[in-house]
Amino acid sequence: MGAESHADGTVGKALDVLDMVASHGRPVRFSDLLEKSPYPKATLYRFLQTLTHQGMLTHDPETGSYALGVRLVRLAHAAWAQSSLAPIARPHVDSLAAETGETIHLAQLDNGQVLYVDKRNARQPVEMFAQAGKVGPAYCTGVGKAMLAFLPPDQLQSAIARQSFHRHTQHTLASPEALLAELAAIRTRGFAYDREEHEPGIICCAAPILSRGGRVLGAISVTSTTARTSLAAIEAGIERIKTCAAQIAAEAESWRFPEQN
Amino acid sequence: MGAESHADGTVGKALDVLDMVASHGRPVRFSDLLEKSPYPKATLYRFLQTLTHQGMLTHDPETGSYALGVRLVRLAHAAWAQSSLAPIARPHVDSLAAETGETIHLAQLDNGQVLYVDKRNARQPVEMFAQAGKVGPAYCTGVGKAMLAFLPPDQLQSAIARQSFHRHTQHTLASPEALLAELAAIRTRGFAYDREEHEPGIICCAAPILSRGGRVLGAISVTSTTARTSLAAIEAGIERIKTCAAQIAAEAESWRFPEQN
DNA sequence: CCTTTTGGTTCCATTATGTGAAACTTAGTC
DNA sequence: GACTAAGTTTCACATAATGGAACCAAAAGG
Repeated sequence: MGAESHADGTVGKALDVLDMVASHGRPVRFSDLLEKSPYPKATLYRFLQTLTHQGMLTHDPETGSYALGVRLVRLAHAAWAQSSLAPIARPHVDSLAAETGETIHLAQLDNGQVLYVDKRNARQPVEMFAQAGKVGPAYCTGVGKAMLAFLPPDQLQSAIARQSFHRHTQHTLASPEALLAELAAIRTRGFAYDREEHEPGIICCAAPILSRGGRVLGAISVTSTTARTSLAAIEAGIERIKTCAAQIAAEAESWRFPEQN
Repeated sequence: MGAESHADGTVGKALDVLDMVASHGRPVRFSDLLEKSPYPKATLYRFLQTLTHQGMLTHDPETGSYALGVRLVRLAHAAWAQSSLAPIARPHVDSLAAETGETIHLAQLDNGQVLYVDKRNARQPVEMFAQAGKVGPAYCTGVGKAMLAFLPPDQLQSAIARQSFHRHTQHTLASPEALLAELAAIRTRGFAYDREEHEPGIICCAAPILSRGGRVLGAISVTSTTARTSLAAIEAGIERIKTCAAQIAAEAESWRFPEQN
C-alpha cells in the first residue's frame, strides 16, 4: 500500500472527480478529464452527469466543458461559517491586526496542508498569494509548522508523508529530518518562526491554537517583510499572539458544546 | 413524480446528507440527523463515516457531533474562482462601487434561488465567504427578478415552482401571476426594480448579465435605502449598470473559450 | 448496584447499483 | 464521401450499498 488517497466507495470516487475538476482551475472538457482520471469513459461520464445534475458541477453545452458548480459556493459559505475558526476568531483577529498593523493569517490543517480560513491585510498591503480558502504547504510556513508541531505522532507521520518538500527558498527546510528537528524546537518554544522559508523576504511568527485537550485546532500568525521589520521585532509581540490564540481556543471550546435546549 | 428533490444514486444521497448538515447551521449530533433524514440508522451512519473520511465533514469525538469539513472550503475557493462570475467581474464591480458609492451585489441563479457571489459595501473591505455564498429568494429581489425575466420558458417555470412566495413586506409580489406580469415588464424595460419587496426601506436597480446567445449568466445591482436616496435617483445611473453588465458578459464569454494550446 | 433507556456502532444476507467493454452517434476533417 | 475524434448509450455482470436486527457503552433511574 503506497500512501494513496484510495477513494472509498462510490461517493469517494465521485468526490475524486470533483477534485480533479477543481484542480484543473478552469473549465475542462470531457476528454481532458478522461486522460487524467483512472476511470473508464462510461464511468467518468456517469459521474460527471450525476455531479452536474446535483449542481456540484456545471456543464456548458456550448463548449462542452465542465466547471465547479455554484452549489459548492453555497455549501462553502456554511462550511466556513460553521466549521472553520474564522467566525469565532474574527474579533480577535481584527484587534490583533489593528494592534500590530501587520498581516494576520488564520489557518487550519486540511489533509497535511495549510488552509487559510481568514486573512487580514496590513495597512500597507503586502503582496502574497494567500487568501481565504487558499491552500499552501505546511512544512515551510509559520502556521503550518506551528500546527504540525503539536500533532499527535501518528497524525504527524501521515502529514509529513504528504509534504512535497520543495525548496522554495534557500532557507526552506526541505527534508523530513530537518523539519522534525524544527518541530521539536517549536514544541518547546511554544510558537513557530517562518524565516523566509516559503517566500524570500516574508517572515512571520505563528502560534498554534490548541483545545483544552491539546488537539490542534488551527494557528494564527503575524506576517511581515524583511524590508519593513525583523523577526525579532515581530517576536516582541509573541505574547500578544499567544493570548489571541488562547482566546480563540477558549471560544472554540464553548462553541463545541452548544447549550442543550 | 412529485416535484421532489429525488436524489439520484448513492452520491446524490450522500450530498443530501451533506446539505442536511449544512442546513443545520451548527455542529449536529447523529441522532438529530437521524430524525431529519429519511435514511435508516445504519445507512446514515455509513454516509457520515464516508463523508467524514473524505474530509467533507469533521467529527468531533468529544461531543460526537458532525460539522462541515474544511475540504469544502478548499473546493469552494476553486468553485468561486472558476465557476462564478466574481473574479471576472471584480474590476467592473469595483469601479461601479467606487462611482456610485452604493452597495453592489453580484448574483447568480442556483436552483431557482439567488446566490450572491460577490458584494461590495462601498466603504467596507472585501470579505469573501462572509458575504459571498449567501442565498436569497429570487421572486422578491432585484437581481433575482432580473435573472428570472430572461430565463427560457421551461427553466422559468421550474424556477417559479421553487419560489416560496412569502410576503416579506407589503410590496412583495407574492403570487406567480403578479411575478409573471412584473417579469414581462422587466423584459421590455431591460432591468428590474426592487421596490422594498424584500426588506422595508431597501431599494435597488438590477440588470441581467446575458451571454451573446441570451443565456442568463447572472445579475448585478446597485442597492440603497429609501432613507438615503430614491429609486429614481438610482435609476438615473441605469445605463452605467447596464454597461457594467455588458462588460462582464463580454469577458465571461471569452473566458468560456480558453485559448486553445 | 442492578436495570433500563438512550445513543451509537457493527453484522450480514439480500438485492439494488454501479461498472466498463463495446457498440453507437454525432460533429468535424481531409 | 470516407475517416477520425469526441461524446453518449447499452447491457450482462459483479461489486457495493442497503437496512433490519443484534450488539455495545454509557447515562438515567429505580
